[in-house]
Amino acid sequence: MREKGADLARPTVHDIAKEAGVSLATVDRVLNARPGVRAKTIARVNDAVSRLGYVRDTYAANLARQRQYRFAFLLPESSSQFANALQEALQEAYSSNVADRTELKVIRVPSQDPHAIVRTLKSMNTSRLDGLAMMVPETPQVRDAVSRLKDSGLAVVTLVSDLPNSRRDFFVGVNSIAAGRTAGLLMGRFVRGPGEILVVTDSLQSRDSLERRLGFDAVISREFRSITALPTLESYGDLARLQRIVETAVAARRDLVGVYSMGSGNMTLMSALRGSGRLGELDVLVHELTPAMRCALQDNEVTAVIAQNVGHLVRSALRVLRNVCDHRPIYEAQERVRIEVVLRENLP
Amino acid sequence: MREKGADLARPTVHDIAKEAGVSLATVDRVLNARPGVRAKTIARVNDAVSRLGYVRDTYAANLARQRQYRFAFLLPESSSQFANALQEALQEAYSSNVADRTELKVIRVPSQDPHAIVRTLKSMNTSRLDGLAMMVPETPQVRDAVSRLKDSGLAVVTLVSDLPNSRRDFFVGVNSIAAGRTAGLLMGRFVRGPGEILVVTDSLQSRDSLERRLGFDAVISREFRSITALPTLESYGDLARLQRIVETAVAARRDLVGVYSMGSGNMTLMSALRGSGRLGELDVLVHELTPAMRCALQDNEVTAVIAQNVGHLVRSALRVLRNVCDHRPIYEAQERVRIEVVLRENLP
DNA sequence: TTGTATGCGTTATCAT
DNA sequence: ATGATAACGCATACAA
Repeated sequence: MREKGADLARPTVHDIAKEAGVSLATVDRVLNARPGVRAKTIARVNDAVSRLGYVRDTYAANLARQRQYRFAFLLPESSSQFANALQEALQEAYSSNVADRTELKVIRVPSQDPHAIVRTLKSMNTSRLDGLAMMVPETPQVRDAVSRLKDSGLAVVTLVSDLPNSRRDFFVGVNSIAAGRTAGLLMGRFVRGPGEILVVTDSLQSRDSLERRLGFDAVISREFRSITALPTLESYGDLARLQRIVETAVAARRDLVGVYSMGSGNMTLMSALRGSGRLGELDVLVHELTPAMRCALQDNEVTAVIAQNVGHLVRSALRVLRNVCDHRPIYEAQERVRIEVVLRENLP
Repeated sequence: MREKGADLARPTVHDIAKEAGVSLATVDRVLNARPGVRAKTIARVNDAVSRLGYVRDTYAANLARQRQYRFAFLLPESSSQFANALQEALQEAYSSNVADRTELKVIRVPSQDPHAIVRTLKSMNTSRLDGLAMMVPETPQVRDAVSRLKDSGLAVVTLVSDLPNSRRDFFVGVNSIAAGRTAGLLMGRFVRGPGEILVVTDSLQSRDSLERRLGFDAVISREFRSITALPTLESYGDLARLQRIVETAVAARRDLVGVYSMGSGNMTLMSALRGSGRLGELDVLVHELTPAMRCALQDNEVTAVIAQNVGHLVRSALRVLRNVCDHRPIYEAQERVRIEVVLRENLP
């Protein structure tokens, strides 16, 4: 990895200064694009930089700069197993990253309540914050609130669920259409014989669910003609309702071969399916690897889980927030979060 | 993530010194378990540490220490697409890690030739090296060579393929039995109707292949009685031979429903299958997501790829090497590499 | 057994 | 427009 013939030790700002025949301060000014340097001197320094192959030591830089990143994560209220996993991952990233000079704060909000979300966003003390990562449903009010946060200079990334027409700096999460297509392909290949697929979610108002459904249908209708995906059942976040509509649907549909759950509430879904006594004949696909779904996989109750790695999500969000704060570019390729397929045998 | 009521800035060694009423040097001695401090003083310092919640800034420490890790990676010769991907991942980890004070060197050896491997290991200048990560087949001579390297104080990790009874410090890679089981489950669920599965690899002498086969058979024989996994075909690293034996087998077996390739040479395998004209009726499963297999997935020639993330592999290897060098513990959970299932729709 | 002083690579504040 | 110098948090050679 080291250039041929290069000196053993990496060049420092001192080496650059010597090579360019200027002082440390001037090198620093050029390196950090600060004003007050003649074009000619800039060129001399840049020459020295490329000649010696200098790369800045980020950690030393942050040490000297006494930089402190203050980030907040806005997550759905604590009833969500997925959000809990995210928070745990955040805690872990924090402990292994303490040296990264990053202060983290987690805020939980009732995700069903757009008003509460906006209130939280508005009440945020933006002067004590450098960046915000948020996982919230898309509403015009939230988009407006994001706009105000951007006006006050915050770095804003959307997490898991995007706000496409807002002023957020970046989206960290998977492509929901591709995730839905993956589910469609798995379902099509897994189920035996012709039949119907039950599709369930919280609400198709949620862009994620809508896109997953689009991807799912695209693959099923194009490649698996013998199976039919039924119209989406929506629980509207009401677990009792979820239980009821699933029970009704399973009882009514004799040709059911599979169930695709695009949203949350999978513990309730599973208990409804168990109650029907037909779980054994069904292939069940869900999103997000929660503790309950781990068990369901091990018990052969769920065939596959489409997941995104929460560790990657938070690390990516942190990297992006830091880069935005420092006006540095984002390497999109590195921030692309994978769609994971988890089966009983490759459970992490 | 921040304790309630804690001061805004993180405590430093200075704070500890003040709190404990000792000097910086004494704090350092206690923190780094150096000798020459009275038990009573040690206790005082440790008290201050826990009272203030001090955590050392690793980067500042490494900066002061002028620590340079010098690691080498021993990989199979350049004909292997997988090894190339590993080397690229290494290059990337290096560029984004330059500040981690780590020097990297990649050595390619003909993996078929145990003698060449041992020669390379013996010729290594251990005084200019702190650690070695190696991906080589298991032989007694290699195990002995590892023993000598350990004697000379090197940190040694095995990568992808383990040397279980050697003195290596750690193995970074996936559990081959679990990978084989995952393949078995996928194959069993994917193929239609009863039939036979062709199983191919370089050589069952390789522990990985053997274990993959064990896992594969365990799942197939227990859960998918209607399909039969045929005896393993071995290519012995000879692509012409691979082509020949696959062509012969496909021609002879009329009930073939799937092909499971546990080893390398998948481009040749695919061309043999294509030539047979029966690729359309077969489910093909392979290991490792090489460029060729990406295309094969997209063209529906391969159903699924069981992969390990090369980025994770190298980052994990680097973390482990650094920890071993510094006599720090290894967090096994963090170093567990996942078995990834890649389909056409979730190609990264 | 303990303390002082200096340096690591970078940034930033003061002079000049 | 440029340079000298002092931090940042930690380690360490040397002095006491």
